[in-house]
Amino acid sequence: MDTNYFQTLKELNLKATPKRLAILEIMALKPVYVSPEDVWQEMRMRFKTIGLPTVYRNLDELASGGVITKIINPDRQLYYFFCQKKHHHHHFICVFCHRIEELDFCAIREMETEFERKTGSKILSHIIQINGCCKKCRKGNP
Amino acid sequence: MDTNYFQTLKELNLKATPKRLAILEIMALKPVYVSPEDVWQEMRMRFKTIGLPTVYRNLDELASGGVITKIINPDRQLYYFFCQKKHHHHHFICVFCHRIEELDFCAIREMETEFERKTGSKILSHIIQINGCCKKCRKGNP
DNA sequence: TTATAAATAAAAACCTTTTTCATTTACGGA
DNA sequence: TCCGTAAATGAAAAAGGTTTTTATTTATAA
Repeated sequence: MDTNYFQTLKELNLKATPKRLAILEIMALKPVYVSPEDVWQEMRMRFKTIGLPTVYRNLDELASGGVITKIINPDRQLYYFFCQKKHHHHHFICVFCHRIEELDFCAIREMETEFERKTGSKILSHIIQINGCCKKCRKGNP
Repeated sequence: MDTNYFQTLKELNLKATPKRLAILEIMALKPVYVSPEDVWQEMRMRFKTIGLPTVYRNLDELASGGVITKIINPDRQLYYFFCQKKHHHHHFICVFCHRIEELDFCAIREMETEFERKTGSKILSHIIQINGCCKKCRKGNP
């Protein structure tokens, strides 16, 4: 696992401030997805002044840079996760304890039963949604 | 397509108020996903008094009853769609024009390229996420 | 060491969604 | 058809999460 966060930030053209480095450290250690508020709580133990907007801004920048991943939760709030796997993969998220399991396989029905059998988890729902730009809208957009 | 919305509401144990019927009519005609605000705009043309909270409440009730579907949009706002297909399926959503295409197939990589080829759309991202309750959390939860 | 652009704190604003509560309405049973 | 009751609604306010603004501080390249 890469822990040279100074380098990571440089590559994103972000200044390596103590707070950014701390956010990366905190994120990298979590086996669960976290809200900006969660990160803020931890940051307040390390810094005597740290604003919630700073946490929001930094998490957003890190996600834009691909260092962390936004998590889609049915509650529609903002969550982030530091993925260990760098290749294409999907997630099982426990909406109770927020733990994430990074999945290696990618089919669906099969995936679900196989996954439940292997892990003892109960799948409540899944989201498969393709986001894009339709033919009509392609004139002038991505 | 079933248009007996009075019956639909009865089956959900909801009173068939003019406003509920109107919301169903509006939703059923839309080939796009809509926000509560969108629905409210249309409702205001039909009723001289109609509150936004009423629209929120009714959309939520209809979604709980499975008549309409909540749409997961990367912008994390609330959207709904009246699905024509009643069996298991997924969606392609255009985040520009909000049009939805209901998909018949369910694999992923293959699905994407096939879909782009057939429709001329450009896929920007996809979400595959399995939501559930992990082994640890199953003690006392669903 | 200094200049400069970027990052931050603090406060306020924003916007969507939900709650509260008094009033009105739908509708099953007289 | 009329009533009684639970459900639905409007209006206003509150809640809650997220973003913007602005003055100040900081990282870093020259």
